[in-house]
Amino acid sequence: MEEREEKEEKEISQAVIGRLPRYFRYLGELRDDGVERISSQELSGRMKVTASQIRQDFNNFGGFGQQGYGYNVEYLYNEIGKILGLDRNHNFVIIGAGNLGRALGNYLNFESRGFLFKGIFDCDERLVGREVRGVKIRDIRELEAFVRDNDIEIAALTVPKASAEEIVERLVRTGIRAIWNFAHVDLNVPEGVQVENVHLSDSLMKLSYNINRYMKENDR
Amino acid sequence: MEEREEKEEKEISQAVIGRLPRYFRYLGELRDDGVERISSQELSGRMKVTASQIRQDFNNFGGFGQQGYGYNVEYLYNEIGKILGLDRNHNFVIIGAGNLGRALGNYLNFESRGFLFKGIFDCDERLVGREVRGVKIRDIRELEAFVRDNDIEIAALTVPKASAEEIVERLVRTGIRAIWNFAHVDLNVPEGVQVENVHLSDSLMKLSYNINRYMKENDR
DNA sequence: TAGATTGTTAATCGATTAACAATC
DNA sequence: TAGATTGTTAATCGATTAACAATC
Repeated sequence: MEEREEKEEKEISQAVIGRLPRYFRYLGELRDDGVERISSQELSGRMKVTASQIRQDFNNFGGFGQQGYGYNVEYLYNEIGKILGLDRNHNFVIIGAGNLGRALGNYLNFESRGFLFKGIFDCDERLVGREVRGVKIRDIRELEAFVRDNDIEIAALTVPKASAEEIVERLVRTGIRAIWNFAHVDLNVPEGVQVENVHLSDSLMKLSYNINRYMKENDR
Repeated sequence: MEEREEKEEKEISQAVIGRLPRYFRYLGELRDDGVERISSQELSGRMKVTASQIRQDFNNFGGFGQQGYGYNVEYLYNEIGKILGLDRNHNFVIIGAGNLGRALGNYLNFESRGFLFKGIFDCDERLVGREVRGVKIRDIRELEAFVRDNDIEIAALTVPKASAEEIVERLVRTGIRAIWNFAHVDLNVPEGVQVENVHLSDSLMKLSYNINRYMKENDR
């Protein structure tokens, strides 16, 4: 008898998603080293996570392995790439051509993963017209038109927190799919617009907490 | 009768620590707005976390509130600052004077939180001698001496992954306390050296996953 | 005092780990 | 076939939420 349930895509937890890029990186390295197959047991040793977790994680997406054999490295690498959406290109723009914005524009690794740097914007007249890795810095007023005309999916936001909110509204209205947020504020977006925060100072604070904790537990 | 137990500092989970910087930010804003007191209920509304979690989180560190009143904003802000180690300065250096390294050096917000940019290093002769926000780029060979002589706690690592491992060994031997790792590798350090990873491409991949997921669940 | 709101215990939920039958 | 290792169910652990007595 046929299964009539709408085979409902069970929601994958963000905890699992958060681990995928790391699996992807390790598998890429294994592949580059010419390794053909690997067991959850051995991957566990290298990555310092339990073999059980590895198998659970992969099985969220269906069976990638084979009993008695393990996982084919090349195949698994490609599958995880597809899950992460790395089998197609993603156009992105950078908003804010300050130090951080320009640094991101110059970062070549993103290109190799299919994240294509298409435009960069600023409101400072002195910056407009200059180039970042061959891409002209545009006036922020051109933002909407550019995003629409160039099939931009992702906007990296490296503007001061004061202007973040306004820019985000404009991006959302223009139909951006995702915001990579480096501004130190929580963004308010409708569901359907993905946000990934990179709060550098938060991460420094965690470091500082852990330094302190260790010193208290030991030194004294 | 006196409690004889060594009042053992119960380990605080990293989940809690990870939320502290955000509390700190909201409380700072409330304070700047002249708000004197706040209840877990109201903070819950603003921050979109449960009031229960807020109270649990704060109570990991002892009672900061008062029944029937709530929390004093200024006091709580300061206490969380202390917990995060923001009541003293932390000297840091940047290793790798590429785009990202220079961008971090120019980022002023860190200074205001007590993270002081003291030095920046590179192995590229063409960069050595130039300045980043008034700080001279030094030859990487001077690293050990500088770290020792200038009471450096944190090293931000913005070098290619190939050189990361070697640099980390040198830093560890020199007695660095923490590494803020922007290189796309997992670092191997002895316990007692804190590591905080900022893997930008991982975060882009998560974004890409979520874009894909949303498109699959809806558009089609 | 009455009302408000914490601190804290108990209940629930979700994520990780262990175990093992299925199967290559 | 025997050995290896997955896929998956069950057990455990930890984190979040709910509830409420303590107390300001």
